[in-house]
Amino acid sequence: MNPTIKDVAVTANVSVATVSRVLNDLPGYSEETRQKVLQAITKLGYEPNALARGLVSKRSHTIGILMPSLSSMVASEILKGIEDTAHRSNQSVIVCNTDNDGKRTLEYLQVLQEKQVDGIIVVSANIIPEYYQKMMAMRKPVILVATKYPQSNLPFIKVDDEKAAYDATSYLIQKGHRIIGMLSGTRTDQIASTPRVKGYERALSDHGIPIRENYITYGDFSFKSGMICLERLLEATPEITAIFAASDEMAVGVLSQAFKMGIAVPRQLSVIGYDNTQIAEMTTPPLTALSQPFYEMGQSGIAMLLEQIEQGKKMESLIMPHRIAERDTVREIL
Amino acid sequence: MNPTIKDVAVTANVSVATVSRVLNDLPGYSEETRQKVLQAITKLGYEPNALARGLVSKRSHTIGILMPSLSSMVASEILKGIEDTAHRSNQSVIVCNTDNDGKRTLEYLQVLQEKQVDGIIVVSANIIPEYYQKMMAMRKPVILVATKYPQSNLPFIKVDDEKAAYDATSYLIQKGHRIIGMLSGTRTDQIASTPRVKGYERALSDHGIPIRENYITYGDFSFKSGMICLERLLEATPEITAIFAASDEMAVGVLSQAFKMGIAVPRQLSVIGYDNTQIAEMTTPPLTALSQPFYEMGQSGIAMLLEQIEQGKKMESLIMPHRIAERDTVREIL
DNA sequence: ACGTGATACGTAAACGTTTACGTTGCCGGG
DNA sequence: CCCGGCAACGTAAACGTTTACGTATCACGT
Repeated sequence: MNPTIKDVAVTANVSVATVSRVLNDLPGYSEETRQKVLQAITKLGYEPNALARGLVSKRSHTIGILMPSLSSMVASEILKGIEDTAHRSNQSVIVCNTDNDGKRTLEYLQVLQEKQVDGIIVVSANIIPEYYQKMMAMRKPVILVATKYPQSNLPFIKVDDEKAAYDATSYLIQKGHRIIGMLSGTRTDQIASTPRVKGYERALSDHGIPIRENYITYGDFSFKSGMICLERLLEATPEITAIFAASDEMAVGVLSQAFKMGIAVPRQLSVIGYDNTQIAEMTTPPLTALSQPFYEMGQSGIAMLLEQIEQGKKMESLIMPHRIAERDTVREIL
Repeated sequence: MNPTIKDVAVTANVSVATVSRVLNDLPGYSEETRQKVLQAITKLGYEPNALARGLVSKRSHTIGILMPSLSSMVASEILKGIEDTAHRSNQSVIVCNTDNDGKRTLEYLQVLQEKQVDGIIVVSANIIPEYYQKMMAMRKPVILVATKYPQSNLPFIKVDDEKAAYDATSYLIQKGHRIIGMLSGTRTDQIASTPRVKGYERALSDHGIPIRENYITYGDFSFKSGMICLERLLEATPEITAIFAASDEMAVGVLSQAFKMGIAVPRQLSVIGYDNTQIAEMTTPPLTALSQPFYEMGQSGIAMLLEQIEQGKKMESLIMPHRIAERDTVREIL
């Protein structure tokens, strides 16, 4: 059995209270006894038990992260930002891969509750009332990253998707494009599809370009769907000169399919992606993409969560800045 | 404050022991009291406190995962395999991104110790004696995934890297290639570099092809280093017709650099990667690669760890099967 | 000399469980 | 009728901390 604080106390010839005091840097002991305690600790190889500690202090120094996917580059990057700053703040993170499954999500919320996490971060998930109610019942701080739940005042951290899509589309327009197709994600996604389509449309009409429904096609953000959507799109409307894809993966799918169809990018077709994950610089040619600051979003997520945990007050949501990472898939036409 | 088992006990008019018994499916109560207890639980919205539970039962139902990187696709895929089966086995996972930093790794081991994790999985990390000693001192089950530590009997799960590299190289040879370059990872990496170089060389000599030192160049597994290495390699030895890269990312770097240099893949240069991550099917042309079963490695890692936790005996290491995922970057020459 | 306040501790309760052990009540066999 | 045994509980200790509260010592001012 591992040595306990009691063992330390007897070998140092003091009480457990005193040991606890030096352990936590509280006042109330002389330098001399501090040394005795420290010696006893190293002699026994004592290490505190976080379970016992958490039981009485009501702080587990652990937070839960709910994400719909672990293997996407977006998720990994956010997770990395979270993990890094969590560690710097002495918090551990429990990852929960919900797989977009309702039952699993609720199970996880239950587990996090039982494990007494100090707070929860929900990453880019589609939140439904059922989750929301459960989270409210838990009475724990919650921060949303790369998603939001407008029916509530849950604080969120994300870019302005509509504005970002507006900027991406405007970028294509500035480069001289007039006939621009869009590859959207899942049609029903209120977070990552609707606003981006809206931004795309607003950019067009702001520049006096008519909106045509059949320039928009819906996939599911994946590489495969990018390939399929391009094929579908070009079949119906071969006249388009540029494409705005709602995710990098779809954009890469466009590149692959274009290659297959013998269409040169960017000479015959310009492409702009969305996310600017690592993959964007690995394609041939390198992908121009709208860039979301995922790592920083994770960072701020933890920072906000900790503030909320310590100060107890609700935080304000945060709109993160986006930018366009210019590479080689968009051509200027005259 | 949340209701405790004691609250449940008084509202159900029984003792805490009885509540605990129905909670844990232990014998010793009538169906009637079971109902009373269950009703009290739902009425109060009671949920057990895992900290208190873990304190006495000495099982936290939590395991720690140490990985040098979170954002690589290899790591994500393994993590996903781990997380999935962990959840199915009622375990939570705490992720620890060591960033290949010694201090950070030791800090994390400390944290995991204090949080009383039931076991630890170390993923594709370079293990040094200092870590090993700390882990031994913790007296907790440890499983190595995608790495090993030959100086110990720590059970590991990985592919046979030398054999895999041998097979990848032989594949190129079978396709008619005789002048084959290799892009290795970090020169000093005993896990992911040395064995792969050895396999490459053995394949050559087994097929009567002389080994030439300047056909091998060393990078660091990254996309960038793949680009640089190809350039360096072709400058010195433009005669090579095929390349075996020690990671997918390097292979993709090769594709990009080849494109830049106007070299057609696979017409002028064949490329085979290593890992077969998601990115392999997204390149143009799609990358032929040696495939490691990452997801399954994560799965088996948890499975072995749990067995070791429950049965207490050391497990046998596991060599996972590899295969070649044939795509379009290797050409048959005559 | 005596109260006063600070410093340096020790004692013990509390956190929310599990579980060894004790105590009923009842039934069946001799 | 009595005793053994079992089912169905209750009691209380234990897990390893933190922390409120009590206490002894000592310096110091009056």
